[in-house]
Amino acid sequence: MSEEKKPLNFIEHIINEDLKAGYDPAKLKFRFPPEPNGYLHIGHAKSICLNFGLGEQYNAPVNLRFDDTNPIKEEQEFVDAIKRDIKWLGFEWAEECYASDYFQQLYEWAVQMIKDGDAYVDSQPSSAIAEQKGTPTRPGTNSPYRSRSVEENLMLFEKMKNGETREGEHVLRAKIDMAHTNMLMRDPVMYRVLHKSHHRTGNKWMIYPMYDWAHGESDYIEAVSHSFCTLEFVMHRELYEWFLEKVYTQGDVKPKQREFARLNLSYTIMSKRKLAELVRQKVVSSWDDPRMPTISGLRRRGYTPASIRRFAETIGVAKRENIIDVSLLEFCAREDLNKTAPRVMAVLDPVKLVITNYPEDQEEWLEAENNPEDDSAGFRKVPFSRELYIEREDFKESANRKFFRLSLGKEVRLKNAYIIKGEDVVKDEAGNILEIHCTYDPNSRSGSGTPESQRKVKGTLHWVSIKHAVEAEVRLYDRLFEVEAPDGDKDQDFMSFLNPNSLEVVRGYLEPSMAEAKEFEQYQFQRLGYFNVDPDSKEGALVFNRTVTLRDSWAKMANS
RNA sequence: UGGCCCAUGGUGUAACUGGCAACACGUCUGAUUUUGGUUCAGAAGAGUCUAGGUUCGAGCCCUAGUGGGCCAACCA
Repeated sequence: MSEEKKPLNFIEHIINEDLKAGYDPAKLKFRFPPEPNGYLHIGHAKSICLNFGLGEQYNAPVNLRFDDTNPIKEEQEFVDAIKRDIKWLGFEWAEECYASDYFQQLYEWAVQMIKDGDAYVDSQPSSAIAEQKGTPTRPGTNSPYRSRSVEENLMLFEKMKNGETREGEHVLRAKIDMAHTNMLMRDPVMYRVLHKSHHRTGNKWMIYPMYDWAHGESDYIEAVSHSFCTLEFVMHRELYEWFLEKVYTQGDVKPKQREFARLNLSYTIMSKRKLAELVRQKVVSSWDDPRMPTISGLRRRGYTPASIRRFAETIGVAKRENIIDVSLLEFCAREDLNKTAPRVMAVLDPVKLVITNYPEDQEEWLEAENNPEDDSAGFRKVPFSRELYIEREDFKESANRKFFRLSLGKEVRLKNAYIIKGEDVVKDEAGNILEIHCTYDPNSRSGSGTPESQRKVKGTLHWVSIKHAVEAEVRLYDRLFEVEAPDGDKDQDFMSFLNPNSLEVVRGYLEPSMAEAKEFEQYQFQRLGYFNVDPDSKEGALVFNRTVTLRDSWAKMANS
């Protein structure tokens, strides 16, 4: 087994260096810590793949921890959705944890900090606290309550905890340094009073810990060895470590926070707030609208877990701001679907084709290969008859030699069927093509082995027998925004960059085998792209989503 | 008048303790093909933000500058 030495990212370098320095590999432990306040998106998928991938790589446990310290925004519904998405991606967590499970421990530590003179109750309104905070270039000033006695602090904190004070009346602050160059170190708030019911602790707690106080301590409680988060938390690291020192016991695992760049994808947005706005304003149908970059949206769009994991692997992990081109995501989808999706014929913009020399009442069931990339996929039968649909853009009355498709007087192969020759067109008064008439070569049937069937013709078209066709709604998606970085513009609102044509709904005609298609099944509509069955489908009323088109070098030529 | 992080082809990521800048996507050729798909073969495209320094040798180390990002929520 020759180990191809895969290049390591900086996170793996950090872990390997720790290991080399004698860190016990059995103590390695990671975690994925979402706040259950919304749906996961492809950016979270990067983090999930990173953490759980590390777990697999180092044979270490990975906890799923819900960072549920703010009852105002969090709901059980999101907890469930997050768990479903992680499972769907194919990962298993070691333990399901909640920051809210640590409220008691956190509280006890806070009391200890008050006793040690490391925390105090501030009784000013948030506006006053904000003013005293200073600015990045000006030091802050001490709160008048900063030197309260331990007894008074303890008494007030107890009242806060018991719900005997109003929201906003007091907060507990760490006593650090109001002149610190890192603004987060200027006596950060540890607890606020919230008379709100929490989705897990109900009304038990009236005080809720802030992120900085809860996160590092939660990592510590769980004995997480390496705590990876995104770049905007770099400044928090100093505070993370300061809090940790206050509760740390020699010999315990001391979690190490390190930060990586979050994922940005071109032509979409990643901010939960902005995605929520798309849903609220009904720009999209829901959080799992196939145009959304949410994991549930991608799933509904037809992306596979394998393709998303592959994507995460390909983009890598670094500390540099980045915008990944969606074409890479699309590549990953095609790469996976090409190997697995059964091929099928469907016509989405039909024009009637009549084979004038084919007997009126005749029909044949021709053999079609399910997947040329997969020998085990087998064959199926497809009905052929005198009247077919072909794609409107597959015909031109007269064409140049670059056009490999059907035109008058030229020959083309009907996939899995016969070679035909364009003979005539029937138009209405406005000049619109109503029917195309052609003749077929009866000896040219695919796979018949006759010399006629071996003839090389330039083009091959997909088609559907009109009499046998299954109708379905087909949703064709395009990028949600018209610009690469919709939320990268300081002056213009991201909503102004919306692509008005991100969804086109058409009536499609499919080969009859598709009548049996099931929810979430994926197919390649030959020459068109990959499609999957949308859960909106009803008995006899199928709905398909286009996941991604096939690569199309003809379209590129034609458009240039 | 601050602090912290970052800077490599169009995009993203590599280059183990300094040793001829690599891989993927994208782009462009050509071959194969009953999907203008797939597959295969190949090409173009950066000399690593700038200026100094250390060194036999710097994308890697040091200094300064420039550019970008983050930091003043009782959000995470």
